[in-house]
Amino acid sequence: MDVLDRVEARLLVVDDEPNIRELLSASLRLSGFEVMTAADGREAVQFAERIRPDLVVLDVMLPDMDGFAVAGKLREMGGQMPVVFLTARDGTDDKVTGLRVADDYVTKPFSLEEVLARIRAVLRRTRGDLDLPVRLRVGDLELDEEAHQVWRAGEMVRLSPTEFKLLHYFMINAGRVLSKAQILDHVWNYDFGGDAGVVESYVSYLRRKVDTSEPRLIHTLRGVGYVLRPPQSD
Amino acid sequence: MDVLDRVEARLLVVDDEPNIRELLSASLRLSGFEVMTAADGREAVQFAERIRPDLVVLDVMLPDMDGFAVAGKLREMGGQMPVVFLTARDGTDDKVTGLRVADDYVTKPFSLEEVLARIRAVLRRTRGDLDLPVRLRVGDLELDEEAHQVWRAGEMVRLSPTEFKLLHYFMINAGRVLSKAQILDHVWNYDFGGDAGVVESYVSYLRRKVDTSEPRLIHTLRGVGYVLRPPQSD
DNA sequence: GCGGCGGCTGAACGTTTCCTGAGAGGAATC
DNA sequence: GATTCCTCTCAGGAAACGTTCAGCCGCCGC
Repeated sequence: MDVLDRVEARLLVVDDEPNIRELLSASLRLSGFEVMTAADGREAVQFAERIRPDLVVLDVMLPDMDGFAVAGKLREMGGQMPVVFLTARDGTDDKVTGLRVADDYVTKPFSLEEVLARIRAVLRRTRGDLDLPVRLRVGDLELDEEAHQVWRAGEMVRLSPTEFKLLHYFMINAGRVLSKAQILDHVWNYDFGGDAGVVESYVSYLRRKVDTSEPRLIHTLRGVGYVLRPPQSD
Repeated sequence: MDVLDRVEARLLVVDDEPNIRELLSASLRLSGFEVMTAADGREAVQFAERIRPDLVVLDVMLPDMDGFAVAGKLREMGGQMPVVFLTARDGTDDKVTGLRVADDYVTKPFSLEEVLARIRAVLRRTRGDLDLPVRLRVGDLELDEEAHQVWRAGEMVRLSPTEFKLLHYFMINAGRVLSKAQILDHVWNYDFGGDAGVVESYVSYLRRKVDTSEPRLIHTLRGVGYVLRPPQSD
């Protein structure tokens, strides 16, 4: 059902690296968005003019013009068209520093969940239904996206960033089996080279922090993956 | 009925290994798809341009270009053309990292049912009827694909991965007689060397777990195979 | 009834898969 | 610059799983 909210949005992804462009467009499409892509600023402006996307995912470093110039042109076209910027992690670029405060951005290398979260947040905001506190619940587990906080049975739990992202991914997909590869692809950065062993470690950490009491919520399905399952009639 | 939906889809299978290409195209054809094949990226793009398939099954490692490049070209052609990737199990390949995006890939060596399941899922999604919970029912037997769960007479049953795949294959083909060879070909990976004895073992396990009560659903047809038959006029 | 074939299932084996503790390296914080 | 936190790797042990095999049973033809 929270899947349905996102089905209708139309996105424009702008990046000159084909790999990133494909990575993003493929997975955004799988998440239910309608996606178009552009490889440089000129193309981006052209496309935006024609298709009027609901949101633009925009790399800051483009071959012909920088992200701000593109964003400016988009703004001139009227009809608010929010932008989520993609920037390099090393913040040494002067032009970029200003952006960090003002707008929405995700640093490269990103994880898919980061990008998805940002996009959803911006869409929610611009569509006006901003007051819904984004609070996920599964059993007596609660997670507040904005506050970055987690409770189990009313008691607050401290999680590291990765633990939080992992739990968030689990909760968004509650009841669905997630393979370790799938988790790796969504929660970890796209340039992560290691194997699925990390996932095991982090699931172990998570269990220790949020799943110590009965009924257990995180279940292992050998040879398949993990599920976060609400306590149920079995 | 969900069989009929698929009859019309047109697929393009791209792999440089002739064995895999033939294996896939033959069995996809038997499952009701219209199938064309290509051996490398160039050919794939050419064909795709002409025949406009509904979906492309694409090996990541091709002699001339990698999966991303091909997917990119396909996208440029417009008209969304979803891709299911085939990748080697050991994900240590640098070029490929990040490509195994979000659910739309199958690792080699695969079983035919895995590939079919993925194809059906992607087609279902791109055709828009995405939220139908994929729940199969035969008599009082229920199977939930996403949750990887099975119930008999409302009671949950724990199955191992192979048991689950086997039952799934039975349920998809409910009422149809399946030979042991056929089961072996669909449920086990294509590189499995053993004989049909395993199937007997696993049918035995299955019966013990999900078919202990009357009326029995799994029937043996001596010298022919097995059927999963809904209770009724026998 | 008898022998043979096909199928069923329990036991046993080796393998895979998973969990967790320990620790090295890095990043952030003060 | 030192401390703390975080991330990731690795390796041991335990459990689940897949596969084979052999003995048994029942169906079938003779």
